[in-house]
Amino acid sequence: MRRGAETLFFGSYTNKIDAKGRLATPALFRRALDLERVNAIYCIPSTEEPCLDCGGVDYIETLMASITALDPFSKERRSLERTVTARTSVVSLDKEGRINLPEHLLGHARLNGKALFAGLGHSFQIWNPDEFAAIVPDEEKIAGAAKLSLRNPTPSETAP
Amino acid sequence: MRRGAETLFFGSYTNKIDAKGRLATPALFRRALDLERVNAIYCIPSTEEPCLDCGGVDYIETLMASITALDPFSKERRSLERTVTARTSVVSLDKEGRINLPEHLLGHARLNGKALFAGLGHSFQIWNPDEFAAIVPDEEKIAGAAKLSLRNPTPSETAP
DNA sequence: TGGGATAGCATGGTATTTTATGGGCGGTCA
DNA sequence: TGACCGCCCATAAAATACCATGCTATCCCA
Repeated sequence: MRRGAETLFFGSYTNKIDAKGRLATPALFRRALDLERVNAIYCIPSTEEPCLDCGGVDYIETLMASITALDPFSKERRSLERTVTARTSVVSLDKEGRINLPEHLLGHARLNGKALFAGLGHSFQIWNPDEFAAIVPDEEKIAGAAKLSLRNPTPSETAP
Repeated sequence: MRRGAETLFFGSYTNKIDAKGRLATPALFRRALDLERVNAIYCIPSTEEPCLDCGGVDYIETLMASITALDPFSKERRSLERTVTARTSVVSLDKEGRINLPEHLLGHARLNGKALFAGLGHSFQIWNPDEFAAIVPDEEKIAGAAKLSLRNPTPSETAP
């Protein structure tokens, strides 16, 4: 599996959705995706928020692995399969790196003319830029508190 | 992982931002960065101060490691990802070691014609030189008091 | 010891490539 | 037929690579 910071999603980018419903994926994200392996992005409507959880093959494989690790007949696994696996859309990229989101995903994320890509490391989210801006103040408060509880890591602690 | 004092950021340097927005990274900092691995600097707008927290791959991987150590679906992790990862810009260096900061980072650090690089050991900060000069007296007072509580470190604690 | 050659660095300008975005054309399926 | 999809190409702006200059500090050898 590919690893390292160069395969992670960093930063935020706002792109336009054109008249034909096409949306350009940020160039930096395209490089983080393993498009050689699968020329597609996997999109899952978030259950908690009006946004889409997205990633490449690596992302969906990791997610599937954690679901299939559960007992095959457990209630949890079945509902996870239904809410996650069944809702996941595989959207492929055209030669210019654009995707075409299906109607129900556009609706879920309340997207109209523009879309914001927010890098979350191993995955990224797609938001309506206005909705995203609205949650930022709350996010900052939570993150500010969470930061205090993060231990200050030193390189030697993470070294192999 | 690379270690030792030759990979640390020491000293302060003030460089010019040219008409095209290019800013030369101090040569000593370029050597501390692991540019062979990833030819880029990771910049995060500080939440507390008008400056940018910066470092190389090692720096961001250490930071990401402490975030991914949190429960994947916790509110804290999500907020950290959105306020830290999503705001992190990956700026690449040209052959001469210059970077081109995006507009929102220039704004956050209130940079116009010049930028000051302040080495912090494993990371460094980029400041507007005037803003930095303004906080120095206060910093000296705090540091003077903090020094008294520093244990006397032995070389073996930091050496490989 | 002194002075010229040298190497490294910040900085400046120009050319080339990427990238986001726009539109056209031919199939396909209802 | 007409909405829609995948494909191809066009373009303007922005990002990036490439090449040039001047300064400074260092080194080396007479």
